[in-house]
Amino acid sequence: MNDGPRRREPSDARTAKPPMRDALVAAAFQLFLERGYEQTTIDDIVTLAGVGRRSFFRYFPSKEDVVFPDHERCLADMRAFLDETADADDDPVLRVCDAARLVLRMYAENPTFSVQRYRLTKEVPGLRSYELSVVRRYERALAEYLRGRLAAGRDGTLRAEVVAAAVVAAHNNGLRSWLRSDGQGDATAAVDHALGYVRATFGAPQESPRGGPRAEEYDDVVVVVSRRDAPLWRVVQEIESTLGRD
Amino acid sequence: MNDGPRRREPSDARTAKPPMRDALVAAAFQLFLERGYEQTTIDDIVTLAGVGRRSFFRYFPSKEDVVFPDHERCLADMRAFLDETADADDDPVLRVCDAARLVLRMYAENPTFSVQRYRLTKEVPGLRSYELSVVRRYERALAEYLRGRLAAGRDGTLRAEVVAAAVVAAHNNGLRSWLRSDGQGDATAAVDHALGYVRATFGAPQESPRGGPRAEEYDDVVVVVSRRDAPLWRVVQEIESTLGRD
DNA sequence: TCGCTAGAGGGAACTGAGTTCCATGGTGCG
DNA sequence: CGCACCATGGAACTCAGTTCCCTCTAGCGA
Repeated sequence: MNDGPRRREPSDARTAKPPMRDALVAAAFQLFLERGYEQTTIDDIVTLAGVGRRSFFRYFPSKEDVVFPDHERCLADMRAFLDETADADDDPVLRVCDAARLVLRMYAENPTFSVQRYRLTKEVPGLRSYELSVVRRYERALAEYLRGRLAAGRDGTLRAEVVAAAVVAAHNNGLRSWLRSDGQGDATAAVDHALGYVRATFGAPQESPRGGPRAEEYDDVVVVVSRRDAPLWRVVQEIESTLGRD
Repeated sequence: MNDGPRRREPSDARTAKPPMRDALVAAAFQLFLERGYEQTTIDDIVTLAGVGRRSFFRYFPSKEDVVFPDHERCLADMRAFLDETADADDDPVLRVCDAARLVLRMYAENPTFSVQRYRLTKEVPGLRSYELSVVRRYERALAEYLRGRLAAGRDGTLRAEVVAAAVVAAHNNGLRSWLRSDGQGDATAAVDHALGYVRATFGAPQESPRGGPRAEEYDDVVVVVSRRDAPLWRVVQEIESTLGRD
């Protein structure tokens, strides 16, 4: 948590730029790619980077961390994004979907790096496990935001956690399909589509009425025709198309 | 440590019963509880259990594994449960909800053990991370089953992963609320309620028509009255109550 | 009874991640 | 010039996990 108040530049404090850190990441990935993650020791990395072993652990708390060098910053960005709109009046589900897109953007900024890392984590169990804990922190950030917005209703916490899990699952589904294509396709399209499914399932309307909707007020009438035994999701699809929602 | 792991009939060939394994689990938890997980070394455990250090790793591939001694079996049970009904004709969402209940049952079989483990994992980051990878394996088992049942429709894989994530999130929500109550309340009730929410959101009808529903057949008509700008989940609630579904 | 084998358990020794402690060397400041 | 302050370097340590090899015992055939 404590990043240390060693920043002197009045510019962006979070974008502190230690060249040593980047050198370590570069050296680590070079070795990981040419001989594998588990076959590479910390000593190998620091030797190639030309720095002391102690310095590695000064910048990365563990060997796994060097594989995900920018997630800490991205998580902070996500929290900031959610905080700055915590009192907004729009759909919280849409909000967390947009927050998830921040992660996608980070991946899309460095396609080749992201694809290399994807292949690495796919092969190494230890990295898969570490990635899970990273993803979990994003999910918790989303769930906490949603809890604050949904706590009023019944099952607020439950709904917050389920929606957060669904958003993360959908985002990762789109992200992985893009990573599998070696970063060739359109990352945004895949994730937008996946998040659209979640938003259609859980989301609130685009235009948000003050005070939220009340069951006893009927400004409009929607008629849905359906088989009584149709799956609920199919009914929801019909409603969506009737309402003209995405 | 009267709180030994589950009893199984010796007739079950798969569940052969190594007494040494149980002794290691008992010794480990005794030390974990009295001095903490990280303050306990493997040597401490094997010394207390009166066995050789090498034997620990014969039964548990890592120190974390001794904290979750029965998940491997439970995961196998879940896969078997899903496999044996892979060709069933009922709602796949209901099916994975029932599969998730297998995990709850395992926790409920040893309440004190489960609560102790919950407190332990809550405190130790390494155990939290390990638990994530365990949970992930359940989620993948559910998602693969769903993929096989939903792959026909559009976005089959996406829907499978989102539903699996939602089921896991809901299950864990109910499970945790029970664990926080020191295993005093009704575990089944909390999880049933949480899974009910998921089933209401994603589930298909109870009675399954041969060949599945077709959009062009209208055996029945349902009229839903709602604000046009009501949240979709609220509309779904109305539909459910109209249809008399749980 | 002997000898052989196989498999469970025991244990020394090794690798490597992560930590602790301290030395060093440069930089700003009085 | 000397002092304080850091960032870095590096030795030495702990402990998880692995490798290699040993012992002991059960079983079995001759």
